[in-house]
Amino acid sequence: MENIVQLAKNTSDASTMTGGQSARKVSCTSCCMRNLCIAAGTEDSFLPEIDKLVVHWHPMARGRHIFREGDEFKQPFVVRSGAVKTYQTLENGEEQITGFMLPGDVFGLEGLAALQHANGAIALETSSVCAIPLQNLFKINVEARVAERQVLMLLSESMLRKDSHAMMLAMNKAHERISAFLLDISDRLHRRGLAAHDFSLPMSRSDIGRFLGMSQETVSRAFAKLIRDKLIESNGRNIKLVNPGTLGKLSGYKLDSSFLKSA
Amino acid sequence: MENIVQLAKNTSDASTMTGGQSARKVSCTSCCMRNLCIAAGTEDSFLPEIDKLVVHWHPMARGRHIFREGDEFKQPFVVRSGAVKTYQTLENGEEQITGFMLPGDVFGLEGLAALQHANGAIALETSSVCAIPLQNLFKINVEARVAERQVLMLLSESMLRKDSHAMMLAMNKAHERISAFLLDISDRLHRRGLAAHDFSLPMSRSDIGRFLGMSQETVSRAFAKLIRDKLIESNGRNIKLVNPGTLGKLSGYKLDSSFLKSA
DNA sequence: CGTGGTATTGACAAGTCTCAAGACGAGTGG
DNA sequence: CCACTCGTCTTGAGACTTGTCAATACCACG
Repeated sequence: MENIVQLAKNTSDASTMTGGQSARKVSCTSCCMRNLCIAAGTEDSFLPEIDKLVVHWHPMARGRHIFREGDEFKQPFVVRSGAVKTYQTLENGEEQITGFMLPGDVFGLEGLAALQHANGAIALETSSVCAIPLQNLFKINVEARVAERQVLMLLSESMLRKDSHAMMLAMNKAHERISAFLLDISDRLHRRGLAAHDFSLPMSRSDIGRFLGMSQETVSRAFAKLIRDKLIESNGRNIKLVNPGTLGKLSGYKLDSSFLKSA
Repeated sequence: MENIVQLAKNTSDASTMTGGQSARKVSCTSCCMRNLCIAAGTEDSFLPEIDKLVVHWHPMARGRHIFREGDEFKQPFVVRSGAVKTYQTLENGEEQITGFMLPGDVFGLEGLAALQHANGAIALETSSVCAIPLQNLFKINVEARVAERQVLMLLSESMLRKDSHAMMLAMNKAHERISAFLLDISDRLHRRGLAAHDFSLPMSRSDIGRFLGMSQETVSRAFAKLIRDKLIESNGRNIKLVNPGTLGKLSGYKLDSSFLKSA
């Protein structure tokens, strides 16, 4: 139980956060992510209350850290716009990417148990994130408990995502992993109402490689193969899924999306 | 919000569960896992209350399902004794193992978001598990909120474990993955006060292969190599870590254990 | 028009998968 | 007690895939 007590103490000053970003008020009411974020499920009339719980940060430039490995855990975050990668540094200095966060995705909650971030998080492009000081959720009554449960929901979804990641990693052929990866991105964009078959990847080939456990050259060759087989079209980071069906059969895996239809 | 409402409804009859197991009362007070489970952090005097929240199942035989993929989510579980594997079936019928659960580990929470289990769970050996009906945690006051937060903690730990799994999967050499795998098992046993350098694996080589994304033959060869290099001794599933230090350097990855010292 | 980061492509070495054959061990029934 | 069986584990050999090193192409930016 000390963990929780400590948590409340540590997060008592949400305005002085990692990196010293200052907070800026942007209304949840007008946020296009309001149905996917912590506010999901609450009535619109209550959104202003949620607004008080969430701290909207200034947009951050590509490459900026939101938090680093080992940083004290203060709160989780949600991506409002842009994209974020989370990673862990291996003892040999290599960077293993543990996740890519798109708008609506929550990250950083893995630090809750130890009150310390196991991952670092970096903006892949100019991004806006919202901080969710948990002590606010835990302190306030009634409706806040709704939000508290929403945290559970988000954690649960995160776990699905991580399972999905493991499934990709376990595939033995590079073009299968890439297929699954692209379909996963596509699903997530689709669920957020964005173009699902024609999009731009926010991360480098090297990032993808470190995410999928292979070299960037192999990533490149896998893309080349998918293009050759007319399953996708690609111009650098611009991707067009020409034949998602075959792509799905190729990856052979049912990604977690099937379990999140209603989300 | 509907999710939560529905959740409470669905879990209202904890005694009629998947597979029709009947519940049996075993006191949390005397459970050796009481400091690692849902009850962690609560004062001993309160354990009887926790007891009311948790449903202890009859021991289940090796191979029995605790729940299946697609099953309605009713509650998460904790392993009290034995071992459990979670898996997802791929579209080609193969079984990708997503986790091995040792005593004290929580599983099944990934089903919370969609109210449906994305994984199936099978006992690897004769095992006892406890069910944690969430509506109990969510309904009761005061101390139950402590337990509710403990669920968050456990989820957070689960996420660390999944990250750790991804790290293993991303390693490119078989003997590195196996090293990391053995160290992970070792750490988890250690944290539960069990022998950490001399233990018996509850799962088959084939299970390990499906967990680490490689064929069972390669698993076998990797074990052979570790034995040849005198890093471990092994007689089938009995494992002895002879040189954990070098094993750690070999895997090259800091596993999540470093973030859970206090757990 | 450079420049630095990123992406592609080639060639060879190294590691894994697959198919296949045995070895081992626990349990069964004669 | 032994032979048998089934599942598991090990080991071998060849085909295939990927990692690595290296060269080159591309692109956005100043």
